[in-house]
Amino acid sequence: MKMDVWVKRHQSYGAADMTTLEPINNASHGRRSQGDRSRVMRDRLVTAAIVCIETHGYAGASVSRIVQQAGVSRGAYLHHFRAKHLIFKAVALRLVGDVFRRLGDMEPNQGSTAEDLRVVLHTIWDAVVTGPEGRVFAELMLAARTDEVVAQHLRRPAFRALRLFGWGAQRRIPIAKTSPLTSSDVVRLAQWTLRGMALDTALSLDPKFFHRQIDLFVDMLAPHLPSASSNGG
Amino acid sequence: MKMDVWVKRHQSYGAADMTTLEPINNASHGRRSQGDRSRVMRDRLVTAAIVCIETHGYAGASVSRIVQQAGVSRGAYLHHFRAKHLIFKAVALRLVGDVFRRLGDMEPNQGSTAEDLRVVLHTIWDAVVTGPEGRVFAELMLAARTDEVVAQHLRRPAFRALRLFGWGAQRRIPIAKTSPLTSSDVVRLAQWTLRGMALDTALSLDPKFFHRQIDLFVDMLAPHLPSASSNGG
DNA sequence: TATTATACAGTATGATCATACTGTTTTTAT
DNA sequence: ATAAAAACAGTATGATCATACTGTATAATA
Repeated sequence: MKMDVWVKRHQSYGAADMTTLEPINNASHGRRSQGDRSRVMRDRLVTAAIVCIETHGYAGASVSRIVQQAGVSRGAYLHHFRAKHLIFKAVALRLVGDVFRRLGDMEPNQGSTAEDLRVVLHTIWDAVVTGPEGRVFAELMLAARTDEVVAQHLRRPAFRALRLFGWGAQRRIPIAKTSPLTSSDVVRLAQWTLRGMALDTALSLDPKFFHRQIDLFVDMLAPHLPSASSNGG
Repeated sequence: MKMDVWVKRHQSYGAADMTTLEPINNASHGRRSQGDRSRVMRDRLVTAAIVCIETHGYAGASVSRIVQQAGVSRGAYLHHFRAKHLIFKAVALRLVGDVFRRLGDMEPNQGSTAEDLRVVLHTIWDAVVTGPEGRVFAELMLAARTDEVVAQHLRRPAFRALRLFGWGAQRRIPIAKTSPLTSSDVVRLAQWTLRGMALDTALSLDPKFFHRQIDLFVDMLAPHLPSASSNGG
């Protein structure tokens, strides 16, 4: 009797409550360990939170919306995240991991020229900055300015990101010896420029406009790159 | 009898309810026109909204907080702003006006060199980007990404800002003739870089760090400036 | 001066928020 | 197989939200 009720509930996840995620299907997995159950549910909730932050903003990512997006109950949420800020911490960690995984995938050509850098920046713009990771990351960074708890959770991942970007840059982006800039400086400035640009995407300008601006940034940088500079090394 | 009650209420604004703004004092003004009353009250509410956005974020700037910050009642608020988004529109217009007034005040030296540009950027960073205007503007821009109404209200002021910045730049920031960049390009990129940097201020890095980064940006730009470039005009 | 419109005060309402709480199902341990 | 623990479902609660609403004070108008 009661079992029938539960089955009906579970089926409803795939129909009414769920929007994007796959419905929970225990039968296909068979017997799952508690560790698996936990991990899957946590991932599910974090993914839903990211979707909610992206579509409704940091403050608009309410528990109600998150659990509805995830297709689970409030109880499941509260079991894994006793307080609201804890799920944002998990979101921050996931974001950093995703970004690095994605950047690691796109290994640029060695011996980069201005053209290679241009391609990399356009790709990062499309795939990271204006994508879900970048949008959600910007939401969290801005929230951190008025919410000290969020700031504390973001500090470590952000520093780690800056460091790793710097290391990656030294291998991939050679700079002319005569330039006062280092590879790390260049990626840091490029990162900030792209992030600043991203704020203006809300104005719904022509996407081509932003790509032209990226080209201009590379033009600005060109004298500091080895092959394009007349006085470079 | 009733008059006494009102006097007590008005006095209380200066003591309990008010935090930053001056208390309302009808006696000193004598008889005020309705236009004046309206304008003063609107300014008062907009200023309070800006303070609330700066300290609590866009979503945290609730009507309760705004009217408490302004030291007025909810009725006054609702009389002037029938819906929440209308006060944000007023805030956006005020911000743009304030920024241009402030930028107009600091007229840089003519015949700008890299050093002059450096000074200008440091000043803009301190006075605008990391100041209340910049912080609140960033909040609104990010809110616009998930709130179409805010985006509509922000579009005109933002475009106007971009245009005016471009015009001001052409007069003030000469670019080497050999450079593919224009003065407008440079200020646009500089603006984005500073705004991107501003997001990282939530990490509470050393303020000197950001100023060093501004110097690096100017270094990056140096080959495109007339006096600092060996091949400049 | 009397009337009317506007400005403002203060409370009420329904929705939504984060979270607490109880009960059921599923896994683990014995 | 059975007891204990963990995962999860669903509802309840008190706070806060935007806004509606009624009443009073002040300015404009006659």
